[in-house]
Amino acid sequence: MIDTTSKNVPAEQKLKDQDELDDIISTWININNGKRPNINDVARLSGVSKKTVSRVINGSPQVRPSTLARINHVIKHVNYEPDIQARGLALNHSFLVGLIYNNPNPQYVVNFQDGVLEGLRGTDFELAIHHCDRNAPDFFEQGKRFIERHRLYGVIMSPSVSEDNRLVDWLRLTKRPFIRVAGVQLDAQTPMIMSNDKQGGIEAAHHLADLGHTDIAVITGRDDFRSSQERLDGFIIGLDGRGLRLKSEHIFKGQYTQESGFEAAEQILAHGHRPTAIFAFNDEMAAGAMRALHINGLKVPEDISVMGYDDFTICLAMTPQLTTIHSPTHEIGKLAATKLLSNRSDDGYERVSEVAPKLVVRESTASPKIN
Amino acid sequence: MIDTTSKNVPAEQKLKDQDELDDIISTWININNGKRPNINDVARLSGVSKKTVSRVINGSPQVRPSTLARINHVIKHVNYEPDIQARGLALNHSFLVGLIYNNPNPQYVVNFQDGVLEGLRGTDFELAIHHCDRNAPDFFEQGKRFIERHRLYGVIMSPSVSEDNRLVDWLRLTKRPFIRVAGVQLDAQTPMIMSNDKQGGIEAAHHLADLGHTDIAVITGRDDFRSSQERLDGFIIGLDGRGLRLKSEHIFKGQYTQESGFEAAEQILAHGHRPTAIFAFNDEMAAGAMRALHINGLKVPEDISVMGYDDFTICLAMTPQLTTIHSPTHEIGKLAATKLLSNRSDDGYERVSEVAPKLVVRESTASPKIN
DNA sequence: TTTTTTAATGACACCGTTGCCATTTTAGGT
DNA sequence: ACCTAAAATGGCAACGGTGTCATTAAAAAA
Repeated sequence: MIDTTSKNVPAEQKLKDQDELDDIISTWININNGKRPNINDVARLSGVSKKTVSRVINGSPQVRPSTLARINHVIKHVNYEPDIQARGLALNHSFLVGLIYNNPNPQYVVNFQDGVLEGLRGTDFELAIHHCDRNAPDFFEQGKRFIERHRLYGVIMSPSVSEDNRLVDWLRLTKRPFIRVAGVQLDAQTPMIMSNDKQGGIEAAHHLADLGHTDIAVITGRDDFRSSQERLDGFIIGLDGRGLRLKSEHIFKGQYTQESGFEAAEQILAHGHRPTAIFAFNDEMAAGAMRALHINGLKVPEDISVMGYDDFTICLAMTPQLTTIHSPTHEIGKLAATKLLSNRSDDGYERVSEVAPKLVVRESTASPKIN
Repeated sequence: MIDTTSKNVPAEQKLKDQDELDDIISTWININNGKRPNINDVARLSGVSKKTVSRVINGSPQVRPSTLARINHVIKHVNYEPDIQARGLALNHSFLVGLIYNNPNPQYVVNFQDGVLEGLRGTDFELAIHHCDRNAPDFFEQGKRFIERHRLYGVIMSPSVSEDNRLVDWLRLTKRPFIRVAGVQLDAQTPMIMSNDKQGGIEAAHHLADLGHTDIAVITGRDDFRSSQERLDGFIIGLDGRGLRLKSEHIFKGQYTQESGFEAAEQILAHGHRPTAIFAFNDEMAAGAMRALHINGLKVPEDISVMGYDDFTICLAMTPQLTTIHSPTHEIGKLAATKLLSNRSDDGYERVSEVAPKLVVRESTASPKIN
């Protein structure tokens, strides 16, 4: 008996075995024209049991280096990839990560998706998406169904879905990993990624105050998004830091849509005493507001400064281009995916990761004219 | 032996059996607290073999009505849903539809995704997405991997991925159903959905010609998107129908980005003789162009008319709001999904479905001033 | 060496479904 | 009532992996 695994085997013997293996492999490839190899094929070719191949696939340390090398050699040459469905069946979960979102802004959605996709790249996981309506009567049932039917491995939720406790409570029950993205810390127990909206509000306030504005109106977002309240709180805090305060009659309600921004701006103008700056809680509303100002013959930023929030491409389309708060959506998505999977090997990772919004100064803000 | 299936069984006997069945079911539910039932559970409770349950799940006609009713009753009450991974393993494909796209416009992407999602709703299928870069060296390998790894049931491709023959040829080889979406008929053999870009070009030409414009410039899209060429061809045909022609020096190259629209417009202005209208091949470029015109002191539509293509929300953000060609992206996505799955029961469906673009007149176009 | 301990490997059942083919039941025709 | 054809149902082996536990080979200790 020749022991191919021992260190004492002469080099040429090893080489011969290697050649032999290659022969067997190419014979197999010829016979099996085209058919995708499975774990049994690899096991047979490597001369081991399929369980050992399974160990290799899963990176088990319990495999002798020589065996490992041989199996990997076969895997590589027959181009074997484990069947993910079979794996999932045995493990009782799929290799699918679910993304649930209801954000109305396409650019947010795409940036976020792309971030998650990037975070998933190179893993065994694929992304399944679920665009839902949080106000639909069957919102919760639909979400559950989405997750349960394909036995999703884990779930990522963006605002405002992430703020819905029905889903989160249920997810916790099923013991699936999940990550929530939100503009505010929701609770300390469950993993989440926080894009600090309050901080963004503060930055906006500082920027406008530092330009010399004292009379500022805000256009808020939808009530059912926490982000709106947070940005408002931050803005007030930021003004406070500069010795200013936001008058309650200078708070106008928007819906995160252009149209609502337009209407809010009209109200602002109808309001008698005109502020010297407007902070809209997203870029879309800022665009709507700018249109209203334009129609009413006001120049931005000469007559009035405008700033938005998000930093989507629409900022560049406006004339003048919009000063805004950049929210790192892509980065957040990527982080969410990475974190969801790192969760897999469990243990002490940060519960709450925080990413910082950043001021981007463009053309739509300037110091107010001195009367 | 009491024959529960015969029609001759007295009504009360039937009722008793029904009650008995319900008893068995509720007992089972109590014992099995929480665990998701599988086909064996349903079979046992219904008093049939799992193969018969399988038939019911798959809508086989070979099941006696009384048996069918009993099994369905059990399925409903224990809330059974077949495991999709196990099904996939047995059928050698997953219940995942893949969407491959590279369109740079977020709104296009989201509208399209949402359409597909809607088309998939109520089916057993879920959507997996793959945002790729067609110019990446490993574009083809990545796409193949995306499809093969999870054994996707079928694939939907939007432009310009849909125009790439490497993927299509390979898909044909694997015998997977797939649908291509494109702005032009690619070939008559393979199923596709065509959003008639040429027709859109014609509509645009007619609109501008009918307003009285004779001197029109176009800003084209990216060379690697067929849509650009088609819209151009259509525009030329449309002008021809009104006895006009497009001068070659009035064709300016864009990249489907705002910035490129801006630059193209600057070139148009630098060009000496100024056209009275500009047709940009998408809304983004139209926005860029409008910005350039604005900066150069020109009024739209008084001094010059502008129109775009796509009809995304950006049209409403501009001042004046943009006249454009509406492309029914959502509808296309839905149709693609429906068609992909209808393909399942095979046979004589239309190879090529066509959807029509539609002119949407807003504020950015008007008759040229008479000098 | 021989024995003991530990590291590698293998055998086999199982995950939840469907395909194939055999078997049983029912309906239809004498 | 009996036979036959057709319809309904069942049994069992895939599908391609993983978990558990038993077994074997190598390393360490005696």
